Amino acid sequence: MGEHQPESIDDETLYKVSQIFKALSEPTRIKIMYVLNKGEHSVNQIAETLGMLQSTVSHQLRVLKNLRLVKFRREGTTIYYSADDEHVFKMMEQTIEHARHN
Amino acid sequence: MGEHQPESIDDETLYKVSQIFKALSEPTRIKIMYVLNKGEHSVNQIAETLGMLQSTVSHQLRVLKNLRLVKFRREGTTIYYSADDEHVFKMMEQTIEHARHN
DNA sequence: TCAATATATGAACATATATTCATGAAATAA
DNA sequence: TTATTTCATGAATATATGTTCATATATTGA
Repeated sequence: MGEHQPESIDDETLYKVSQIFKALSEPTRIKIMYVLNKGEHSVNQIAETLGMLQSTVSHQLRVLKNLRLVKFRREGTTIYYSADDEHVFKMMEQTIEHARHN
Repeated sequence: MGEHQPESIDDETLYKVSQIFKALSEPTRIKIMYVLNKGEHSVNQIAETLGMLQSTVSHQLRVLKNLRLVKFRREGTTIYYSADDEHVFKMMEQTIEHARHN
């Protein structure tokens, strides 16, 4: 809090930041995050809600999972995903507000 | 402020949001924004600072310009670019902080 | 007009990735 | 074990885009 911007950004941080933005740069993944922000959903539930193939959702969930933007728990053969990071969603909301008013 | 998340996100907003995130998903463009946040820079100044070709910077500035993330003014044959949106940079800082602590 | 400087742009190439289809893997129940 | 359900994964294809090179455009000054 209250920190000033460093003169330069180290390569590792730069890469991480770019990856997070990239993860949120595809409508499919934004939609998935939007669904998950309402609460836990299984892969099939997400696919049904969004009218997408199970495979498509699973592939994209992997991207979000690798960046720890979503977490999951297993219950039998079903896997429930949920948002792992409130902070990231606040960032999304900010951007959504920005997009709506521009 | 204080608004709740809408049930769904309209396609136009969704597209805009994805475009903004996409613009910030490339290290080159993040670096450019990082330089511009320190103040006005010409295209050549940015290229020299970052050790990139003028053409590369110009191409990427066009992307940022189209999304109104940067603004510019002409002075003779020189064009000075600067960040157009403090809001977006705050979002970047949030993400940078997030990336640093994860 | 002509030269010099700064920036923009078009084409080409290489690379990245989203989606689909087919199939594999894991857990459960009979 | 076998069948069923749910999810993950690999291959293939199409598409998008970042960078480079060459060149065009715009402004200024002589």
